Amino acid sequence: MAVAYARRETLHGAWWVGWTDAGVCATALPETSERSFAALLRAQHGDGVAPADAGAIPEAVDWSVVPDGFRKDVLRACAAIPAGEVRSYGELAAAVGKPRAARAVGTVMATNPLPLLVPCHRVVRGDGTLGEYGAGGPARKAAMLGAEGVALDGGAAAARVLPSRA
DNA sequence: ATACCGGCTAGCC
DNA sequence: GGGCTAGCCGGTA
Repeated sequence: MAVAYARRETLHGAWWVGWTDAGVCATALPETSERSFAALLRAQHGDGVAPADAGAIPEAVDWSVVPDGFRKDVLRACAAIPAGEVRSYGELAAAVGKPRAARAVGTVMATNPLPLLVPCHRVVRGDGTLGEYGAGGPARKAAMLGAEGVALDGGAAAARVLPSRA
């Protein structure tokens, strides 16, 4: 299947997006070189990788890039977090039916194949502190959340917007 | 099987 | 609040 890619202008910069007829299958940070992003797509789908018009980027995500199981469940649950809100690792764990798997959720976030599209930056610690961010570190996480309107109090998200604690 | 590692948490000082 | 510690769980070697 042919793979197309383009830079998409977003609130957080011009991220790379790769896709096929099945949907978006990869994303990468703005500072990623075109060369390495294309290489990633080739590794994932083989040859037939070519630049295309950003206007052709599909809405849908190609979830087939993630094998069924805990990982996919967590990623999909994360994808459902609206911009401007945050959830804790534990909440995400509970959302997929494994309330004690917060740690494992962190591992999934750390290996998110679709950063930005699967908004792993919206997942913070239970106490509101931001926690880590693989695709650019905590500073970038803070910047992204700030851009999305999440109130940040010092190094923490002031509100978790949903269930929350007192 | 088994051991170790990590974007975590809850409980205790 | 801060700094432990011991549990936790799914990957991966």
